[in-house]
Amino acid sequence: MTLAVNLARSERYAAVPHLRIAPVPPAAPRTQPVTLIEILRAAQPGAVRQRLTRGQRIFGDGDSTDQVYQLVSGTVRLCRHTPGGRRHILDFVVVGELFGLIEHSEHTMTAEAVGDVTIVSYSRSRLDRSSAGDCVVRRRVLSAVSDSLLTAQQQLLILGCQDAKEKMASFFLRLAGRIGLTSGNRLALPMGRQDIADHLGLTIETVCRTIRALQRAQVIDVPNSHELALTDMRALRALAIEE
Amino acid sequence: MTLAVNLARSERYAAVPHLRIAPVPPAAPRTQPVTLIEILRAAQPGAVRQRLTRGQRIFGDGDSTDQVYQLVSGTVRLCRHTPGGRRHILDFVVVGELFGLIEHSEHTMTAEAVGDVTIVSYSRSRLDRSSAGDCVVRRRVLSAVSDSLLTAQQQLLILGCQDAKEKMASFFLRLAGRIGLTSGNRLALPMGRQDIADHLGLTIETVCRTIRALQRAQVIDVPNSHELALTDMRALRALAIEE
DNA sequence: CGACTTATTGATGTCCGTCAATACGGGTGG
DNA sequence: CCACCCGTATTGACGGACATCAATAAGTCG
Repeated sequence: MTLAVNLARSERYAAVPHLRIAPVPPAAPRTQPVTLIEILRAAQPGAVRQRLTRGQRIFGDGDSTDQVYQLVSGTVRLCRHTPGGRRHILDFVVVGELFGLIEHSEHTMTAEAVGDVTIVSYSRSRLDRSSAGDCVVRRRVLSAVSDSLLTAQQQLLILGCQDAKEKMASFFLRLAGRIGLTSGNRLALPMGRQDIADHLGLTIETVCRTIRALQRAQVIDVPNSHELALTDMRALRALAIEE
Repeated sequence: MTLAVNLARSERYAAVPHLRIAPVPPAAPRTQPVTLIEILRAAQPGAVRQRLTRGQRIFGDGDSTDQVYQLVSGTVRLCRHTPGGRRHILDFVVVGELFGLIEHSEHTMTAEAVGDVTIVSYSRSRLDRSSAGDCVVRRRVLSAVSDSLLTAQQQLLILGCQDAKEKMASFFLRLAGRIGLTSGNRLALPMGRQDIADHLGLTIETVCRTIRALQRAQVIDVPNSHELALTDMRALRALAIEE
């Protein structure tokens, strides 16, 4: 039984792409670009490719939303900061996903490279212009924003109802659903412990201790701090589902 | 200094309508309906008006999303339930707002009447059909969904970073921004304590105790359990802003 | 190799959850 | 109109999960 099968079993915990496009009806003729990314690529073949190093900011609070990005390599975090200096990580962006797509003139979040990162930027205004005579694009944008909304609502449930162990299990499973597992159910953790903590409303110490507890309970294994082995998927799912 | 002025000062805590339309550019000729609600009213004049009593369900998890609703009177809560029986209230809907608008074929939440409620239902498919030749409608839908996304992200910050007192202050201020205050900075609380608890990731006891603490600190006054007086707006704002 | 960041672990405190008892309030029926 | 009843709200006592503070270990990059 593969991981993909297992994850598919529990619809709520299956991969919920951040800003990726919902599956296209198979009937659709594929002569035309269909997903948002394909549309962007087709319309803006000379889009800017950019390399960023660990911690660099891609856009910030108040910046204009005239660019849409696709993550080519690495991982990006989407943060909100408070006047008092607290930070919350709304979500991580993994390879292949779009981000920075929003229907307001200014960003209300910050996007930063977690490690080294490659991105491609597309012009939002060009995307909108192309949509003037083309409602398909707008439909795709709507679909992408809608997916983000569902993701955010699922995360609300996690933050509001789950304890530390359950939060960590949910986080690992969602990440696995997005970036996949390698042999032996290995899961890469590109982000640091502090990032995980700020995403789940915990402290870095609690994240460490919870990982340790799951390890002792034989639910996961921790070969090194940036890699996990999801040893007992059944137990993980039980933790995550009992939200 | 009126409340409206005060609230407007702090952009993050100004009214963030749940599914209401962003302000329209003043230049737009008003001969045509402009907001989603106006569009719905114009296109579907004979829409069904419906009266519901306390606790009744409007739609539930898995129901088809073929209806869009506007709340005419009362308050509605939007919940997610977990297999283990926990409940999270994603948001409340207040008078005038749209709800049930989502870009997927099935609902992933439940909508229930908090007290007695009047709603108007519109056909989603008719809305979509009207949008086939009319990108304006799709733009409005996108705008509405986008606003919901921002609201959800703000709520993520609150759940992830704030303690009980701060959560309550944020909640009161947002509610005030949406339904308004009557004389003496009075705020109506249509929902029960348990609802507030399930919205903020607290228990009913903590909600009670926190209200009591804010009262003792002269920040609010509590004439009765379904009404508040926001005595010290400055203190409330300080609590909410220092997320 | 050495300085610095990140991760881990322990000791202690505290906020909030849990359990339990009481008060309130509003609706019903006598 | 009052008494009763049931759901909601409130308050207290207590415990536990997680935060905080602090020290050490393990990476990481120059």
